[in-house]
Amino acid sequence: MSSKDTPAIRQTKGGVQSVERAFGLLECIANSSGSATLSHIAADVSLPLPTIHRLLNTLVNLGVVRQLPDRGYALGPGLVRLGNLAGSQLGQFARPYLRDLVSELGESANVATMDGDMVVYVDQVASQRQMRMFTEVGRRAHMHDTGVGKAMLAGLDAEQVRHIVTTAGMPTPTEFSIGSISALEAELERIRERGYAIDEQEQELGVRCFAMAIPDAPAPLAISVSGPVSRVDQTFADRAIPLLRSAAAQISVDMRGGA
Amino acid sequence: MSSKDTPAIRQTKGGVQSVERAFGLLECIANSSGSATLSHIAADVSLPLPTIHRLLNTLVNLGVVRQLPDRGYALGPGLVRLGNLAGSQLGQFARPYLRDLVSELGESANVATMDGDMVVYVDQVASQRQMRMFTEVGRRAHMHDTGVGKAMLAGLDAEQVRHIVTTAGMPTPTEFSIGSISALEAELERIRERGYAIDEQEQELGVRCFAMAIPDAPAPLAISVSGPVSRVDQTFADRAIPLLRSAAAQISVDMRGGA
DNA sequence: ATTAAATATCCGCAATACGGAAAACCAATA
DNA sequence: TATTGGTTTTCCGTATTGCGGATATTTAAT
Repeated sequence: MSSKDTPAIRQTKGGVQSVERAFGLLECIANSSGSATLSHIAADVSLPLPTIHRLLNTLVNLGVVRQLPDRGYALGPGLVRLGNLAGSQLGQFARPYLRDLVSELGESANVATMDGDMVVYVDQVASQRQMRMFTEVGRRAHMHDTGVGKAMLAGLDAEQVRHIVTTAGMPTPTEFSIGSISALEAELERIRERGYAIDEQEQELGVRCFAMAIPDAPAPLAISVSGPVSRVDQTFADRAIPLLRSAAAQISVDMRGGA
Repeated sequence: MSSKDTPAIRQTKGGVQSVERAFGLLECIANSSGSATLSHIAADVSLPLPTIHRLLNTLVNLGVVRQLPDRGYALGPGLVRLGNLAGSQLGQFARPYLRDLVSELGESANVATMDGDMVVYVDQVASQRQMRMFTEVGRRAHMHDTGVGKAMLAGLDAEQVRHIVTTAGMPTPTEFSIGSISALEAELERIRERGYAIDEQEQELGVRCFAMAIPDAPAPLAISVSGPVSRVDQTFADRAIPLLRSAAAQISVDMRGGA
């Protein structure tokens, strides 16, 4: 919403400037809900107007940005196409196993990957229950307060973990959330021992989640089942963990063999 | 899949070359199912290898492309995020027409899209009546028991329909709900003939709904009006259908025609 | 071990995209 | 309708940026 949201445009060494800027603009439009006017974009991204205009024109021609009748700019249909393809490519291996998990356990199942220092939910199969988790695909979350996030962190070394949580920060949405690096490291050690992660109401009160990383995945990847604490209890875990484990193993095999 | 699919890279006048090329690469990766190796991309897109490599590096740094351990390139999680945001923003094209529908017909109007194998309501304009539908935006529903869902299914081929309903399941919330694939296929055929879908108390007793798909939409998209059976009857339909049809046509034009 | 084919890195050249300046454009005021 | 202030858009000379031939390096195959 405000100018502080968009952290300028990352200028990595060896990167093509125009492309980086173009995606910076996309991010900017994405953040400003709905449409963004040219000058509004110029305020967020510190670039001269003609430059922005030219880049946007290109993006419009490509169909990834749409120019509304009121001259505002909005994300376009081309992105929907690419995004869906990207999502299905990432989650295509997991999807059938998620379905099994849901029909077997009756709770929602998710796949997530790591993007930068955040968790991104890549696919989800929702349970049939009235009260269910609804994690939108594409949604980003912190690593330290989600089951999938912690499961993936457990596969990294201490150095990387430290780097990730310091850059992303460690907010504590509930009283159960992990708030310090040392506590997180201890938790990760426990996860490595038992082989799966538990999100014990750390992201949202009343929600418990069991998660497991996909071993030897090409990109960091983890699956999880989550639901209300009343249903997702110890006896649930006894049933769920073996299922999660075999699903993760199967997915791992599929990913390497299929390509 | 083959080299003929990607029609090189469009070089529009006044467009930023690198950006156009970058999206050409994305398209190329999207077409080659799963992963694409550098040289394979170079074959499709007629560009020198160093150029492609540099552009891909940039895209990897941006998180829209990820590089697999086998050095292949695949669409990345960043695209999932953008694509989803773009999808939700798409609904805003429909907004003004939804308003017209509501003021003209006096019943709530919705836009929905397809996410995975489920319907997602993207936007809604509620009627002023005391008793009205209240479909929350972002809510997910099954395809086979909603008007918008059936309208979108009618635009897919039998194979896809079968796949979707088997993965998502076919619960029957009311006695009117469609419970078998054969019944669904027959219903879809009727929808194709008459050009619109009816939800006859299939999701909730006492609720009837008329829905229509947006033709040639970039992503599956459908609009609907719904209300209690007492008000939403045959004479209502006689007024509603033409309005729905013209609204759908208008939205279709708007989405593509803005440039 | 040797070869072949891929991918990654250099680096000088010039084509490319940049952005200041100014013109069209639109939307409020008077 | 004329005037103004704030947009958006077009121009165009410049030098920064990205280009791609040539080369080094890594990986796979024999």
